[in-house]
Amino acid sequence: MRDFYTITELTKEFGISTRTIRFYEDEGLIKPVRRGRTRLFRPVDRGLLKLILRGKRLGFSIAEIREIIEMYKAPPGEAGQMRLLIQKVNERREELYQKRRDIEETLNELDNAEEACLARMAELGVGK
Amino acid sequence: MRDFYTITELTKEFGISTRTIRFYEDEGLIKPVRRGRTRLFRPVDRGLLKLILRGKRLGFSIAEIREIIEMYKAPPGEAGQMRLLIQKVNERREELYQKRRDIEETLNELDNAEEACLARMAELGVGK
DNA sequence: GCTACAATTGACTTTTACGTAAATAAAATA
DNA sequence: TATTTTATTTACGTAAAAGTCAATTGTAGC
Repeated sequence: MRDFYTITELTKEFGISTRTIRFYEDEGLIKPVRRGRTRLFRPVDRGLLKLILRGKRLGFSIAEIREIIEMYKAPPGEAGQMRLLIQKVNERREELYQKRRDIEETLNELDNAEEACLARMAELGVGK
Repeated sequence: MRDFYTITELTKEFGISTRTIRFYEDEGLIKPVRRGRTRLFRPVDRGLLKLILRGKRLGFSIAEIREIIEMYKAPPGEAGQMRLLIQKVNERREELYQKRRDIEETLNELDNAEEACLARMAELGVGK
């Protein structure tokens, strides 16, 4: 695995702009190291970027994504905090279950829409 | 099934504001009928509202949700349009598959986070 | 017909998530 | 060394999706 990635390498890999990446840094989601002023992204930063974009695709806000990231790097802590963390994990899980149900329902509706389409095309006497 | 719902009934059922519902009407996503100036929401409007909120939870924009709605009520049309529609359906499906994968991955990470938590709690010598 | 209250409309504000542009510096290349 | 190229910082701009507020307008009950 490579030691460092440049910002442009990451923009190309993930199809986002430098502005976006710097914005995520401003938001404290990633903390690339510096050589002079230039940012150097470690594998861990790249991993976080992946996580952020996954979160975005799922419709999570920056604030929510920040919370998720905090969750992952939380342990070592005290027992009460751990319990709280586990509670948060469970809340996220419920959200994701909900989203998964939403997806299944939407997929079903898409199936129906497509069927209606195909039926209509058959009516119109279209071969294939 | 009831004939009509009032706007406040729907805000309560779905936990959204009247402003939001009117906003969706302005955006042309729902078209409640009127008695005087007062909006009366039919079951179909309520169904659309459900669909809209599901779309929102999945991170779709209003524009995308509008497209999805258009898709559902598209047929009767001409064959070329039908093909285009089917193509769109397939694109949506791919998006949803991607989201589903994203969810599975995130769920896995949550499992890991929870395990780490539990392990840490065991270390701390916490019973149950 | 008056009062109280719910609903509507329109204008303005806010928040989020970046885009865009200008100025500057550092690095790579000719 | 001159010239691109690449990156950074700072600052302002913007589109989407509502929230908020004020001024009206209906309307249900008495």
